[in-house]
Amino acid sequence: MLRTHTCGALTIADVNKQVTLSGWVQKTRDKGGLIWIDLRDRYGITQLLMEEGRTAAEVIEIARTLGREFVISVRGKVIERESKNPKMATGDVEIDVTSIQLLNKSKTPPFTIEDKTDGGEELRLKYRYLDLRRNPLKENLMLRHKLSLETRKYLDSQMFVEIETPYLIKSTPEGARDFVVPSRMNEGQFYALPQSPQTFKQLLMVAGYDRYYQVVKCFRDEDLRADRQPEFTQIDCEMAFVEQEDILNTFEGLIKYLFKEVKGVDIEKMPRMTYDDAMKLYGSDKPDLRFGMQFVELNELAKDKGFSIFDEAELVVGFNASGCAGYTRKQLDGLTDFVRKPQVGAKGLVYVKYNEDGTFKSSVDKFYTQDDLKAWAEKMDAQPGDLMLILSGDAEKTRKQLNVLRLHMGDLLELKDPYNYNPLWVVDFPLLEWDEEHERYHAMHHPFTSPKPQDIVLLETDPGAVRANAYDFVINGVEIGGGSIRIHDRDLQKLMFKHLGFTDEQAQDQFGFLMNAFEYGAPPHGGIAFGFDRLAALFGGQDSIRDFIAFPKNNNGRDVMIDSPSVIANEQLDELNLKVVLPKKG
RNA sequence: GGUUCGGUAGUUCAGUCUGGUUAGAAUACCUGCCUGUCACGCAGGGGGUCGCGGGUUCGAGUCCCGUCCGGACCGCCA
Repeated sequence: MLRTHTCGALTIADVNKQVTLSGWVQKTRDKGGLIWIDLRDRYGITQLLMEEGRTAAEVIEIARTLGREFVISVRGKVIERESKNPKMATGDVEIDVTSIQLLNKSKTPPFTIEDKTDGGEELRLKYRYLDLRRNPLKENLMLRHKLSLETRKYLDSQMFVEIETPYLIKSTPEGARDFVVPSRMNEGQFYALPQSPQTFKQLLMVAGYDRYYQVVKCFRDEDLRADRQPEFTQIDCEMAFVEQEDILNTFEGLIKYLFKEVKGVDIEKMPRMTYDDAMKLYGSDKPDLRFGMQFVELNELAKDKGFSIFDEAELVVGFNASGCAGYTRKQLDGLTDFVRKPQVGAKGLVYVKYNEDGTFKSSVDKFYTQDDLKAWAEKMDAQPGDLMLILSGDAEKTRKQLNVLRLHMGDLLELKDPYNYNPLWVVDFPLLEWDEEHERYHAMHHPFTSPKPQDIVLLETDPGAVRANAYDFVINGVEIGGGSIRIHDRDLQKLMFKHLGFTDEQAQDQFGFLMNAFEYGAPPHGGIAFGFDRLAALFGGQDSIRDFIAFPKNNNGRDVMIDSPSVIANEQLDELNLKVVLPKKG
């Protein structure tokens, strides 16, 4: 037998038991006459003891040859420690070793297998199997496991059925770039990997499985980010015979359940905010509600006072950074440089300090009197000691820029406690979004999203103003989930495709299967999908999803451990009727 | 496609701005000593294509050009 107990199991109650433990050598401490070995497995660490004169000489001889990460099995008696370690779960006991069996040697790992490793990101990805031995990664994966288990429990209790949908499907031009897979049996043709099981889950609603879910891999061939991987996991859900309110309530239930079961946190508020309000108050469709600094528009107060930059701007908007009036020139210049970075794109930043003595000091003192600035302060609810930060220009761009500044201030003022959860629903998204590049509208969510019935008349006259029955679930500035009530009427779906610039033929060719299905008694339905990796990262208090995925890809979409993607043999290409032609360099 | 930061010992970094003796620190590794360690301690030791190529210079880790690789971000992500 290779083990009777795990390395995390033994306590003072086990003293005098004969046990066998197996695991990895975390560390040896050879004190001369006394040797300790920390033996590690998934469950914890147990200290092994060998003493010269008492322990058999051949056991000590083996012990002295062991290096980090050697795999051993030991037999011995559980004894109470002379010096206990209250920091360890097993710190009251140790194993008086009577025999050691070397199961496997190990090269010295390229980085330390400890909570705070000395290894860098790239190295840890290359030796991911070593990185996964570390506690932080192990805890992340255990958290992920717990989340998926509890998700399934909750959805099962609500009569949801998990049904698998295919991974080899059909490419469509809408949305993200598809990963494609050549078909050997169908010369010159390709499958696509799903960006989401969207149409399949809708077809399951038509089929009568009125509550479906799936914890499912999805694929998008787009550039990566800390929170974006080319393959990622969604909790994908769909319900029939529901209205938006039913869906929001059902999944508020899921989120609250997960926070309670997994984190022990009670989520009380889950406010709803319209997309318009989110954009006006936070400049973002995923506002971080952990802190205030809501936007205040100053057009009436700031215009027509001779400051041409504001006069010519479509929008003058700012927020109040409470308690920041003491910012130095250098700090304010830093903020100005920040908003002028190309990634933010503002031309400049106006600040108004509301000094403790009640006076104002601003970068636009030439144009505005103290009374003017006092009126701003009143509108922005600023108090002495506060700092007002103001941007101007094109309304949409300025709001986005101010959003970036607001989030930056949130960082600077340390207002982003990762364990303070502030969820909300953002509702009433626009149905369509103008695409500058292609000079046409495209679906903001996806082409199957239903418009609000009262807005359908606007489709012809003002498509951008049409609101959708679409919603996002946001926590702490992260979009965790999104969904919509779908179109279930063939004619309306056809109309949508028309407005998205599809010819009847294209619509039929790409989505005919769905519209045909709608002719056979499609029930009203809608759904939602949660980004499971992001949810796990959020629960783990981190911004990056990489360490919540066992084997993630790097910035360039490469798996540096298995070294993929890679070229394939000519025989393989021939079978697939493919020929690779690379563009010439330079 | 773009912006930006980085690449120096097994590893994480300092040194580069302001070119100049034998390129340092910590940690890891190796050897010896150590009977209550648990970030063990003490003594000693080995370890470098300063990413790569070119240029400037009497002299380049350091300055310039190019290139490759990695991180963050913008575009992109229905």
